Amino acid sequence: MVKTRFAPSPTGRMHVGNLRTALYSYLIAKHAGGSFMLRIEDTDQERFVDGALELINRTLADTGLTYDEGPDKDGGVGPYVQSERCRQGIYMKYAKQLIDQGDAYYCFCTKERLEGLKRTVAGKEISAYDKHCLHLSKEEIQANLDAGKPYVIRFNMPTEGTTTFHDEIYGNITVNNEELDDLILIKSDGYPTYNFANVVDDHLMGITHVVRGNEYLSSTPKYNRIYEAFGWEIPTYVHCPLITNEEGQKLSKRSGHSSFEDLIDQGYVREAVVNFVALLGWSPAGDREIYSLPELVEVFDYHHINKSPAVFDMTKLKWMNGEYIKAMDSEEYFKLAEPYLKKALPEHMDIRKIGEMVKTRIQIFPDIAEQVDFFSGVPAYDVSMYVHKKSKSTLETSRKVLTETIPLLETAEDFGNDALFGLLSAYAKQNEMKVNTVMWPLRTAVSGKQATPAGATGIMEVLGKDETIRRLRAGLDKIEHAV
RNA sequence: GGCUCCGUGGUCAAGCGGUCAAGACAUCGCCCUUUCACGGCGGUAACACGGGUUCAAUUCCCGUCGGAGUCACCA
Repeated sequence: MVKTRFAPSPTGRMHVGNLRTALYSYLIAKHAGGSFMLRIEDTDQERFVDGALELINRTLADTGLTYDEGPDKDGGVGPYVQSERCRQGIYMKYAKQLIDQGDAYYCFCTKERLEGLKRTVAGKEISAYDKHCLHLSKEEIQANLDAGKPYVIRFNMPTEGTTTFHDEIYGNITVNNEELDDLILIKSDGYPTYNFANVVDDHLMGITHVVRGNEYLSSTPKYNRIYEAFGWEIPTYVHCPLITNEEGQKLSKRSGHSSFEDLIDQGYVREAVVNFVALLGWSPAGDREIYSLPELVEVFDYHHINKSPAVFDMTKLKWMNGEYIKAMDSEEYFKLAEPYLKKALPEHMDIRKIGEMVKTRIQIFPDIAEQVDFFSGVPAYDVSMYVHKKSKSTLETSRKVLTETIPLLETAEDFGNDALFGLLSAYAKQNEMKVNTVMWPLRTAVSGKQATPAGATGIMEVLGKDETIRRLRAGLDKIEHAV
């Protein structure tokens, strides 16, 4: 039985790297018919952000990544929040066991002493602990403890030999043990570090596949030493390739388009984001790219996860988002587009009809504003727009068309799109003009734009007779002033 | 800097010893069209470099170069 987990720390919005890790974790479990668990890693009280828990829940719900076990869904291995587990003394108990076995030790080193161990290389601060406290005698340790000196508990890493671990994506990775630092298991505030809590919890909670970002690759050998010290079975590791920004650097909270919520705020569709993120670092067998979550569950095979980092390409996300919008049924589409339409249009207009017009022309919802702005008022434009080669429009033909069609339209009974089109194409025929030549100046006068979400008559229908005539007259005026 | 990982078009990404090196986004052109878009068709564009191994390397090995990650009482 495959069991995976998503283990975020409640520090704010979920950035897309995390989202993808959660997604892969979910897909691996579900594809195998296994279970997916949520665990909250809040062992750093300083970084805790209010409301972050709710945010995690909402994001998971919005993306459809429903967990089988979690803080509010007991599966028998709880609690699922590390601070609660800490209060139960779980981590301290296991840390003490390691001390008893001789695999871990108390460290009383002061901040100042540790500072002294740091050095700067290539502009980066690095430090390695020197096992100073490993050599304290029993008496010294007891005296320090009795004196109430603050302490941390460190793991005693071997200094010779090598450690090899296996990753499903990257294969076998071997490091020299001298590279392994004596990492801290329990901090001086009594909380465990990620390094320790992770190992203990993954084991206690029966996690079979550890899915995480590849930034953990270099610390994985250390975790294996901890597993081994306990005699616990090492889980299957699946390290996902990094998602980077356009500069090729790891995506961080500060990248702008970084979090799922940011993307939703920017007008992206949830399903499109999930779909897009799934394809960043993994690809299905065929050429298809549009997959719903259930379809992803069906086809996902983690053995096809890529090794190399992937650039988060907003342009392609936009395209995919547009595909999702186009594929939406009218109701769903309107529900999502409505706020944007309302904001951009005068109240009396048929936002439903206008919404349908722009549906195939937008990639993200905020595009709507720019598409429909002319409905509320003709923007300033140059007369030269009445000259158009492809439609054989010149200032002269445009003038003629407007002059002659205005009276025609004024008497039109039916101002619907089809009727208008019939009327105007008949006019074109009579005058031996291309339909294009007639429509071009009309559309221009009525919209003032080179590109509109509908043809001349479609816009006229929405505008209504009065407004249409008003705009056509203004257009004609403009031409007459110019000639 | 040490260690680790990665290296196919601008981007995502197939490929897993023999291919004219897929496909998608972007870009360019054509068609369709009451403009634009949608849609359709087509074009430009890639195996980082150097050594091996092999009858044959994008594919396997080594090196070089380049990029990234990591080296916290953060996760």
